[in-house]
Amino acid sequence: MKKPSRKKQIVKTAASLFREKGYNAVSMRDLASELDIKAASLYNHIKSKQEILSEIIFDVAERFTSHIDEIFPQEISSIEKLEAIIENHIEITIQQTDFLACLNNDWMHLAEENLQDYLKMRNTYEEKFRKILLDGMSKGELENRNPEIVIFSILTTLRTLYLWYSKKSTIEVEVLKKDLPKTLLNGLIKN
Amino acid sequence: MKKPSRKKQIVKTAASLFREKGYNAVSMRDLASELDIKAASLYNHIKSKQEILSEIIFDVAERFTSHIDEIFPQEISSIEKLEAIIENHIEITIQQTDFLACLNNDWMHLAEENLQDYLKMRNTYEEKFRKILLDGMSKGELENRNPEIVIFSILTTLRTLYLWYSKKSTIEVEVLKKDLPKTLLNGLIKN
DNA sequence: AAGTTAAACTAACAATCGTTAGTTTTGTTA
DNA sequence: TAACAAAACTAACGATTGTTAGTTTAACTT
Repeated sequence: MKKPSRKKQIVKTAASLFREKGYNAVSMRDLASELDIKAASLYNHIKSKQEILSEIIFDVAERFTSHIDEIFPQEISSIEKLEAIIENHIEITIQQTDFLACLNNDWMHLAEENLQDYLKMRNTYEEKFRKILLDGMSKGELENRNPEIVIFSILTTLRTLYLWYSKKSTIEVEVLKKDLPKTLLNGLIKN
Repeated sequence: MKKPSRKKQIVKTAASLFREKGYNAVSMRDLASELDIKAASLYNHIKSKQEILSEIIFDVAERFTSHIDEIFPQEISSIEKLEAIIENHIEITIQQTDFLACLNNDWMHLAEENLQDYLKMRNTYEEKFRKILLDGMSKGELENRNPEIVIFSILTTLRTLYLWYSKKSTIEVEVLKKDLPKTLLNGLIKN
């Protein structure tokens, strides 16, 4: 396994700090100090603070996008598609917790062009999710509830999964993968 | 109806800006400019930027706390308790959208003592919510799922309801009040 | 060992930050 | 109208911000 480039180390460390304190509360001196170098030295590797943020966010965003692009056209039930999407969110949550937290909390600090690109990706993702859900409802696989409320409820849980996961990493991943789809899709009240 | 004090105007305006950009991205000059005064003039009404943040957050936090304190000991089913809690979240979301957004996004920027107080309130709230849920499971009113996952899933949806609500304020509140409890409690998949 | 490149350093910049001190304006009450 | 209080103002402070320029050190390559 190759050791990560200095730039990737910087981005990863930044993600951890951004996650803890928020983008604007982390100074370049804070970040440098965490890496035991001086702030000016960072600029041998990165162009700006903004570049660090966009590296973090688009890394995760592109992973979500490419996964739903793969699942979307497959000939499986909409329930199976939703399960695959939920599992993907869990995977990313586990593997890129800090990056995901940054995407959730700091996307609005992307500069103009980056911000527009991100919002476009997010809208496209939600649109595909919506189509899968509506398809399931029209085929009778899913209950006919207000789709916007269901979309919101599921996506917001998945997006903020990292909050819960980082608190209870002791629980086995397998329990999460098994119970979360049930909770989100099968519901709670008996009868 | 009495006109709100200048301090309340300041806090309300701050909440709106904090919500949009985040606490650290809003300067006292930004806030003053929004009120058509100079930054120094703010200090005739408030003690510090930190005080503004704590006013916002504790206003909402105390509302959540006092509601669950009222519901908790009542002799109704746990499902009815959960429904009452969900409805309270919806009410606060509608009435104090910006304040709630600040609580969600900027609580970690509370200074030391304020931060500790807030975290204590949040833990107490979650603990009562957990007890209601476990009570419902042990009495057979609710399915026996992993309680931590269920708690997380419901609370995170309720906490971030403002994200969805502010996008679609056209939909009637009554639809939300009817459909959200169903979605969160009754589940999705048919049969 | 010499040459080259990558990555650290020091020093400093212009801008902005939250906040204070002291003063002037505005609005109300006696 | 005089007195007073509330709320605005100007000016400035020390600290911190992201970033640049120029220089030195460290690590490979030949």
